[in-house]
Amino acid sequence: MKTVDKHSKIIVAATKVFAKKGFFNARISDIAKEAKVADGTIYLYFNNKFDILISVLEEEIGKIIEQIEKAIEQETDAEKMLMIFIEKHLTAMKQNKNLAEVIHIELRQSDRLVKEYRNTTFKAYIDLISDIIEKGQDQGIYRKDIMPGIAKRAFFGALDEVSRVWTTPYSSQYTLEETIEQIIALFVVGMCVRC
Amino acid sequence: MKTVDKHSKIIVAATKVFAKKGFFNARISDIAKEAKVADGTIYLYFNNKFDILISVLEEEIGKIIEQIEKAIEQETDAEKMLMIFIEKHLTAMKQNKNLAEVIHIELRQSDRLVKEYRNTTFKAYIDLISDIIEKGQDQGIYRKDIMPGIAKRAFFGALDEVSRVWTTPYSSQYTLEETIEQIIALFVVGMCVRC
Amino acid sequence: MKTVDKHSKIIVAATKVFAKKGFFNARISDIAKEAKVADGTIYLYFNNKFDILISVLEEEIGKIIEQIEKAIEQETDAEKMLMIFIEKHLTAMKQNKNLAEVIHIELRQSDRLVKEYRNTTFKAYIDLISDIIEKGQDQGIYRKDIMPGIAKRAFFGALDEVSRVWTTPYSSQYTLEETIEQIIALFVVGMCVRC
Amino acid sequence: MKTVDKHSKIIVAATKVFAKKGFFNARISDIAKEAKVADGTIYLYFNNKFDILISVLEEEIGKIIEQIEKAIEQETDAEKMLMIFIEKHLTAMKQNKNLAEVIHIELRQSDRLVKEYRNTTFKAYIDLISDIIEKGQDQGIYRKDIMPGIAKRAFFGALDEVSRVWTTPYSSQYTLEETIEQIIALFVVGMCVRC
DNA sequence: GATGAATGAGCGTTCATTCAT
DNA sequence: GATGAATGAACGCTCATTCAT
Repeated sequence: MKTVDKHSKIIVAATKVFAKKGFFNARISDIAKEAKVADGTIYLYFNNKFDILISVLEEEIGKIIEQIEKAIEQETDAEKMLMIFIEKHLTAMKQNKNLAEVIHIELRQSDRLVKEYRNTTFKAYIDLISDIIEKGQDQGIYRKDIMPGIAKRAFFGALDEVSRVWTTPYSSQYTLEETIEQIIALFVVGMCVRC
Repeated sequence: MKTVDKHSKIIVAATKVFAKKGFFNARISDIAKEAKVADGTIYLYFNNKFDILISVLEEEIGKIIEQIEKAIEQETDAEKMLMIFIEKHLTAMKQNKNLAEVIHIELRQSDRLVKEYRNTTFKAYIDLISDIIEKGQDQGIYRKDIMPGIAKRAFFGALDEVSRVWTTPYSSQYTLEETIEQIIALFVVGMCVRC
Repeated sequence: MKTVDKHSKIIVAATKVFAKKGFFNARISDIAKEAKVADGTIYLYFNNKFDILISVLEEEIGKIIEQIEKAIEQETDAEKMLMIFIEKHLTAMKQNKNLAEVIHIELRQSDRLVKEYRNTTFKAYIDLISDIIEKGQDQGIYRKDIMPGIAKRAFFGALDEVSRVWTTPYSSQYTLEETIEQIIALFVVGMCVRC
Repeated sequence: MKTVDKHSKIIVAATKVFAKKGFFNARISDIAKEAKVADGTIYLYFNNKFDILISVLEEEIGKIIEQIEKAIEQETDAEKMLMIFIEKHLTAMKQNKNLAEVIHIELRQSDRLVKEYRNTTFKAYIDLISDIIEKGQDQGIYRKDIMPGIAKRAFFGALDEVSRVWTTPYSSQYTLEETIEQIIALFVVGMCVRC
């Protein structure tokens, strides 16, 4: 339990520091101080600074992905699955603001390794969306002319940007419920009155 | 004209280098080499490295914003205004991939200055969307329960993420037209069959 | 016997590691791993890293010196004493290649402590040579114009460099016997045909 | 002339610092301070710390080698060639004590790169000795049973160790002339009275 | 005595910025 | 204005040493 403790203490500290300063402006000594360990201790648990970032993305986002996947699995109705996805994702982002910030900032890095990450673990997450949409189309719930490959991106981009408001101080703040409703309204029903 | 020339040469070079390597991994000497000027010359036109980034965002994005604003001004129908926005934004992103990449990556920086930028120049751009939606609601085209403050973010996030596909090698590629259509389908009409 | 065991296990391991990597590139953990003890255990037997090196030099070389001294003591003829020295030294170097390597490399360190060592224990060893030469001169065997103070150094330098060939891979290899003969030929008889 | 100046200023400074502290104990900032340049300036002229060492060996020893080769070329008598070698080598070592120290210490490093150096540039230098001996054997001056491959090493080892006395404080000091004479006496004539 | 996780001082190297030419 | 050699502060990472168990 001791080593597990330290590993996750560093992860949490790094998440906080990355969120505040961004990866490049974060110093190893900042993370060490935040985690209340020595600088060198960090290197007992991580290979290098970049490895910490990847670990934050892998482990912390991994938890959320896993949780959402589990919740969706127990549902068969595509409509409800999508609602669950929206709700779980936004709730997670609102609850763990540091992690949300790291996702906002670091998932965009042009770094090869981050890009690779986007192409593996994270891709699976976004593909959940297209899976749901396809299922909805099969169930006759969603329009057939919607292309799941584009829609999944639009969907994720919207969720991500919408949740940024919670990590930005001084922004006009909307409640979690309002935001969830609005996303549903927009994507599921559409804005058009007569359509 | 000579100095104007060098200023914009540096901006273009910086856009290219930032797009390729990201702000923090970009070296002043990389930009200087790309612009075919000496390292020191850059400091005749910009205060520091960060100033270059801000200038790229200000000037290059500024051009696009201006252009889109102009196109929208000449229209009164909110429906068409939104279509113009979608089309112009995606077209610009597809045409200037370097700039698109810089927006994807750098607009997320947690840096104070970038955040400030997001809160000023760029905010005006995104507010164009909420203005259009409000106008559409006044015109009875868009549903009244849509909250423009949230919708504008969802909208921009979707557009931004959707256009990322063009800067990512090996991604399944969609045409500009398909993408425009899909965004309209999603947001304006909604996915729901029966609603 | 247990502690003695561990002490010498560490000495042997350190000799091996120093030989392979050199003192500065050798890590305490390398030595610990080679000796199959914990890093901390080493500090129960040695004060610090440098102390290990000095101990290797003192103890391991000490054994050889002692052995050679003993062999020479039993002889009175200077000619034979010198032959014994040559033979014993080269044999020891050929047999314990790790130690030979450590002598080659570390005895040259500019470190104060190593220099001190060269000026004490090791000096006694080299002085054996000048003692023999002086005795030979008294016995009328060696020329009186040979200065033992310089000759002892030339002699040791030659032996040391000649034995390096055995620790260098891919070098043209000479047998122990050839090498002994050649050293005798060179120093004792000289190269000159007519002299 | 400016850049040449700085390059060689650093080489000279590094030679001094390496001689005093040894490669591993030498700090880049020590060299920079000694050369009166900024730390970073060193990296405009050398790739890394090790490159400085190799450059010292290459360039400084290179000068001596070149000089000795030139002096020997103009001679045909093997006897005289060997005397020239002895005299030039020892003179150079006595004159440039810092360099002599660096050779003593660093040429023994177990480092791959140093070993490589010993196997290329430096090997050519030592091979000069065996070339001379072979020529002497052809000229009927030197005994045929001397193996040049071993003798060259014994010879160099002797010269190197003998010259160390000049870089070691408190050692009994011999003059250059004495030392040269003794080396000749030992190797050329041999020690034996009756042989 | 033995362990090995933890420490933190220390250093090689980078690179934004300056300034003499 | 333009250059690019020079600067030196800053930081990631290593590893000898310690000490609680």
